[in-house]
Amino acid sequence: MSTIAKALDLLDLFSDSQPQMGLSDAQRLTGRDKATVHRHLSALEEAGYLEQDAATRAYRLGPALTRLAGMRARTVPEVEMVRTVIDRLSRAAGELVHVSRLHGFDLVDVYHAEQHDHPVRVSFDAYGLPPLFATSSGKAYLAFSPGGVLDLALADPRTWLPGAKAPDKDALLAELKSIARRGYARNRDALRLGVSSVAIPVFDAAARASATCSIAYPTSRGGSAQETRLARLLMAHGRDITEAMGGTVPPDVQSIWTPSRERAVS
Amino acid sequence: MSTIAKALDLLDLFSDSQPQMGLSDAQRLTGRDKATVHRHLSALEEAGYLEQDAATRAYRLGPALTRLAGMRARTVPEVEMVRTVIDRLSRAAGELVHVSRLHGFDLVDVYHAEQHDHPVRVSFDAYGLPPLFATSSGKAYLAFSPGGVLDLALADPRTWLPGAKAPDKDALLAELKSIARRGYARNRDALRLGVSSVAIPVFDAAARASATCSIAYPTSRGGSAQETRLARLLMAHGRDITEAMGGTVPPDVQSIWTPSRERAVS
DNA sequence: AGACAAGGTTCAAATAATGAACCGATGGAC
DNA sequence: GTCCATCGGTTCATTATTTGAACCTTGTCT
Repeated sequence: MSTIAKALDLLDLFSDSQPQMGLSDAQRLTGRDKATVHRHLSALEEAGYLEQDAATRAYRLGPALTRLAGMRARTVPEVEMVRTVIDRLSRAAGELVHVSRLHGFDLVDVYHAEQHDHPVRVSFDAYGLPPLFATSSGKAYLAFSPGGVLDLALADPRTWLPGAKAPDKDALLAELKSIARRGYARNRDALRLGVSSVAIPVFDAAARASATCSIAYPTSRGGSAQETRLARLLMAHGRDITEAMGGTVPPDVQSIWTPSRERAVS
Repeated sequence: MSTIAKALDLLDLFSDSQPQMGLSDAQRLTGRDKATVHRHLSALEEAGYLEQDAATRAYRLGPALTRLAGMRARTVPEVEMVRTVIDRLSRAAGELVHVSRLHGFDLVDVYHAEQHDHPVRVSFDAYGLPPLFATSSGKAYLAFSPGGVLDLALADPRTWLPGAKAPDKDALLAELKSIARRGYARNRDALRLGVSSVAIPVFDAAARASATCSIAYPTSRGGSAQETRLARLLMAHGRDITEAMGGTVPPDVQSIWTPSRERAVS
């Protein structure tokens, strides 16, 4: 394992539940030598990826991340395209909105936007990315992909939650089918207790599902009315999101997302 | 120079004007060996700090930055974020530095630091804060805000000093224009006798002025040479302050603050 | 005072980073 | 079509950087 990877791993130790830690904490979490961890932390701090509280000597994520993330949002075409529409959606929903792209069967974050209005908000954790079958995003993706993709996904053990038993294919097929009919996928308290979500697929230029967009909200704040509201909002933005990423929504999906009104132009 | 530092240096090569680059570009910019640069780029990509365009093989900033910056914004209090940079600025200036956020037309203290460091958090001033038009901060804010904001501010009597007559709009417009051109606002003995100040705006993520940073100094200690020195110092830190608060400096303002040198390498 | 854990440092030993040379692919120029 | 330049990427012996056990120093709890 390269020194670089080891150092960058340290940044992944930080999470919403543990936003700062001392040298000893980091040492325990990694199992590496204290001196090593210390030099890595120092190097990261030197470069601004961490900063150290002057009083407690604890480390926390540093300002360089803000700077670079801003640059990425401004300059990476894909992000720049999606950003506007996601920010708008997030504002309308008042919840955390997340766009992820599929790399193999991993969901990697493209952009996310959050509203700080609500006292209770959903925070997503940085600890690895959740397995495909544990997320509404994953199901939304599968529901709008050709059948073969599901088989491939089932064959890969990393797509289910560790410890869980292999998903039942028939039950899954039924669920995916209903998602495809409904136009969106949902999860209630599936991945983390208290967190629900709705998700839709994002299509590429060849009209294949290649990414997803989801809204996460605290279950406490959401009855089925809330789910319906957010899902409607999400589907109403579906076309904009796909097109912002340079893709095309297949006509049949589009007709689910905007049922009655013919091709409303914003 | 540590391997980690070398790798992280690569991320700093990316800029708004050059948001993506190939291996050779990075190799030239760093002067390091191609193999070395390649391994570093790969390591960064592996960890999500860079991503590679599938078609052009060019590298650009990756999604991990978005993820971590979001976490930082959620977990690190605003005050903590500005603290480091303000403390540094205060030390360099040797004077009182003040960061205030705008709530409506009230300036609310976020953090301030004095030279002989006893950093004190002030969340709210019981006496109310000085009116907008009486402070260099207020003028800095208005000078970098859209025209409509000035009209709103003029319509609100609480923005001028009690007892004073309503400000003359034309004179004010001229002053704001010259502030926008100069890059900073100034006050000499305006609010309290013997106290002068210089101020710049702080921008939010949408590049709108949303807060201010000012340096106050005794008029007795300051000729125009002192004003120039402090203003330069202030503008040189402008970008850091804005980014520490999670914002972005508009390019035109940035070019006033750091006129000639682009991409200075320390 | 004593014991313990915290952050941080040292220096010989060992491992991981390095770079010159090499490979295959792409894309003009002629 | 051939030649040449440039690109991204890889190899492997050499080298230099990272590593970690032991050691400081400071602060806190008993």
